[in-house]
Amino acid sequence: MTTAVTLDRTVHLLHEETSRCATPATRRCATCRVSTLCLPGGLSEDDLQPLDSLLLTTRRVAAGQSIFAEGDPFRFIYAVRSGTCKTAMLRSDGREQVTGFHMAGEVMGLEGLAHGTHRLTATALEDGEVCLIPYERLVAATVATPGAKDLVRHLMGQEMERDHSIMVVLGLTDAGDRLAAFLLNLSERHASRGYSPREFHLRMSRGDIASFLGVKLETISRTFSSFQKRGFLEVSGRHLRITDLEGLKSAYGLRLR
Amino acid sequence: MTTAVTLDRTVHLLHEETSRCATPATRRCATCRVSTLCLPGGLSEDDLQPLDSLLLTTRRVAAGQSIFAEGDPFRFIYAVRSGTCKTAMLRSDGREQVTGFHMAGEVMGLEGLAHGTHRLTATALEDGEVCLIPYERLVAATVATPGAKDLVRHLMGQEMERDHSIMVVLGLTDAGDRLAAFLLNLSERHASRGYSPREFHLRMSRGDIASFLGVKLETISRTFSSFQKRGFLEVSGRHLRITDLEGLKSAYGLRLR
DNA sequence: CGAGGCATTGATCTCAGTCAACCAGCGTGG
DNA sequence: CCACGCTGGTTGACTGAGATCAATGCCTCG
Repeated sequence: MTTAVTLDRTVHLLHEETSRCATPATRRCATCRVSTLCLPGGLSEDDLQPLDSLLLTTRRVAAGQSIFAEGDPFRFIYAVRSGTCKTAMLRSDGREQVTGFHMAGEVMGLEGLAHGTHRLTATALEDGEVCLIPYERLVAATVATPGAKDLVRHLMGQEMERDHSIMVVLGLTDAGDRLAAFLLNLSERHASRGYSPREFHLRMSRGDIASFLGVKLETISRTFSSFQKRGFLEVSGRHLRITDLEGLKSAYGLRLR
Repeated sequence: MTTAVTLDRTVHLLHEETSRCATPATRRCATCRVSTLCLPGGLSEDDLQPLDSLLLTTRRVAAGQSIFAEGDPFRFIYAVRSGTCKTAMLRSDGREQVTGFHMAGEVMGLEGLAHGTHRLTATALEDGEVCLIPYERLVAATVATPGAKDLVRHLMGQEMERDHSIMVVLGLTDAGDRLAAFLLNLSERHASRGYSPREFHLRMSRGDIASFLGVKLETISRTFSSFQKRGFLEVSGRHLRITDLEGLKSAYGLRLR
């Protein structure tokens, strides 16, 4: 049932992409609130100009809508402008494996690079806006401008670094450790966006977190309760308040087993 | 004790790198046995020529030797020419987290891209040879030649795709599923190199596998025994023979929970 | 108002982590 | 040359964590 709906939306979206002229929301990076997150540091106004020639378009996405899907041709990379997204892969057993959560200023879709088609499906977790960066045009721009070259390098480097730090989390054998590491990571990312590192909304379901961390849904729920009982945090549905950040850190980080 | 030795070797290696002229083993990709694995398909002889201008050097590495280490400046990417390597990251609790195993024709070191320093340590698991590709010179070559551009794209794309498929494995909650997926992946990689997909040597220790898969060493050992008891494979130390590839696949893949 | 999705919680059982013993292979040094 | 210790691997016994199955509550949406 849900998959049918998602599929439907995807088809709709693909159509929307081809007739993209209907939404002529061409934007300039210079005016973007989260450009400091997308772009490498130290870019001057001059460096930004060639990027504007890429004619970046933005697209509004509703919660649940897919942004690109497994198998779609790789044409764009997608920067989250506002909102939160998840990326997932269909496992051979038919269930979906969540591979990441993406906040404003983070980029998705680079995994399509090698095969020319996307290997992941990206879905919006809340209403938001994504920025479509035409990959070929971006690469073409690198020839002329060092700024664009830095951008490509920055984006790919970040992606690979992110992937490896995820592997470190998934290398932990304890569910509590994994959830703590996950929450601390979310906390940091909120902080670097100017939001409170101690209080925020979880945009993803327990099931999504469970899939991402390689444990079962119920375990996530129980571990939240356990953290709450131990006084590390207060959780009510998807609202989270970390009351003892240090405690949470030491519960995970300082474990010297 | 062992770390001291490793450290010693690293220092030695760094010194070797600076006075690299001592090993003037400049190589051409065209003569490389595994070039079809490193390089994107459809490259002509003409495409290879500019790559040769990169003056690729090779370095012999002994088992246990480190190739690059966390914190080293990012200057090269490293293609495995022969042998097998592992990459690992130091976790905050002091233990090492293995992030990957790399066979001939696979590339390591791209994670250093964003920060300009390597975030992982690469270690040879057996005697072998790695190919040093000077990154800046490679990028410079992309301006002139489309072949080099394809190469960069190919290498990065592969890396990101690999990372995501690892995440899918780590998303499995069952230790048996994870090990089966891991072995099947090794099997495929052997097959694509012309070796038997059913019989090969594991180059890494049980501890390395455990770290990589996010389970404990003893669990790996037990799961091997269990697989053997169930007739999927025969294992003796690091020698592995898969006697029932289909059984192993279905034990992992066709699980329709 | 009812249905369905999401989350929590309980009971139970299995699996994997823990601690420890043991073995095989190997290099070292007496 | 053999004894020794070290490393890496296997196995056993036990325990605790997490998966499984199931019931219930909450909230939203139609």
